[in-house]
Amino acid sequence: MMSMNSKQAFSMHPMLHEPKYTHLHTSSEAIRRACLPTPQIQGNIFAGFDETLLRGAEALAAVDIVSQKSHPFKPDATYHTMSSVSCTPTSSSVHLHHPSVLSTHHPHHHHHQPSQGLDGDLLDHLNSAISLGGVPGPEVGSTPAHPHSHMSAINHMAHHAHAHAHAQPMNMAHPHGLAPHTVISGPETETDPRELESFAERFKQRRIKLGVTQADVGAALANLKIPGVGCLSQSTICRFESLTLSHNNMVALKPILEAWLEEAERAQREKMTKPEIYTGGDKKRKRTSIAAPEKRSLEAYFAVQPRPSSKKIAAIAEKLDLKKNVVRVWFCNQRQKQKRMKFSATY
DNA sequence: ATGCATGAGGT
DNA sequence: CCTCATGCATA
Repeated sequence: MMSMNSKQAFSMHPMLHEPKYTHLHTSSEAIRRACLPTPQIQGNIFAGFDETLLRGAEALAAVDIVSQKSHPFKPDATYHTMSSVSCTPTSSSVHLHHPSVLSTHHPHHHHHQPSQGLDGDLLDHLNSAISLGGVPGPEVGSTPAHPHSHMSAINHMAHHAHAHAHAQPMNMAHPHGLAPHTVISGPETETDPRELESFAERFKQRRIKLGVTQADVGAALANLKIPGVGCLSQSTICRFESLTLSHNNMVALKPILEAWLEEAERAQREKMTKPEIYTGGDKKRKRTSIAAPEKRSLEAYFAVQPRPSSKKIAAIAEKLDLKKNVVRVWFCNQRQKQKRMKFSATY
């Protein structure tokens, strides 16, 4: 059985890597970054030059709007059903499919989605403007900023977990001063962004104290044998700690990681007592990298139309000489990013 | 720490 | 085709 304290993070891959993440970074930095309308690095440097670009983008948008045909909107609700699947901690193997637990419902029906109207000239125009060194103007059209969701599925689980069998103290602090009502431990409680933030920080701190890597935590989760919960990747643990997950995702993962932390600290205490129990993966996926210029263009398009139609995507893909699917996925990921936590506009 | 990708579940 | 939760590969 692998100990949770094993300093040995299973190295991702042989080439370049060091199996430890002993560094502590400032989460505040990450938070600031995420609050920027345009999360990209180079973004603001050229802020002064993007006017041209923006004008071009706006022109495109205008055309879009006129030629658009109204849409039924999408409520964007999801309630995945829990399904557990095993995972492969040893870096690879087949494409395992995993527990697609978590997920709920977003209350914000806030968008309207325009449609096509893509015109070669406009694309060209925009493109030229962009080429001048402009950068996507921040201002992402609509910032949904979902207030608070009223979870369902996983959330129930989460609540049962502590609301019902709250065997331990747990950390429920309300550092704020605006609790509308006297915490009735109702289903809508405990989704407070601030609580999540402080938990994430405490979690990280204690994890490091235990000398456990993010990857270790992810793998160790499987040992908890929590129904429907397998292991998680280093990425996910990292994102949890840096609050780079959706609000719902944070809420869903919190009780799980909390459980791990308890267990890990318990195990360590046990080890302190008994000083002598020690016990002592292949096809690489290729990650396409979108060059800076193309990325800038995509960002510009995104600012104008976050949800381009298939046709538009195809046109953009051709203009930028990228595969259509790459462009589609890029937009999907961009939308996800835009929705990630980090208390962007929640308050 | 993050960028691009996959897949499940929904429309 | 989308959204979401996640992960592999990488910078």
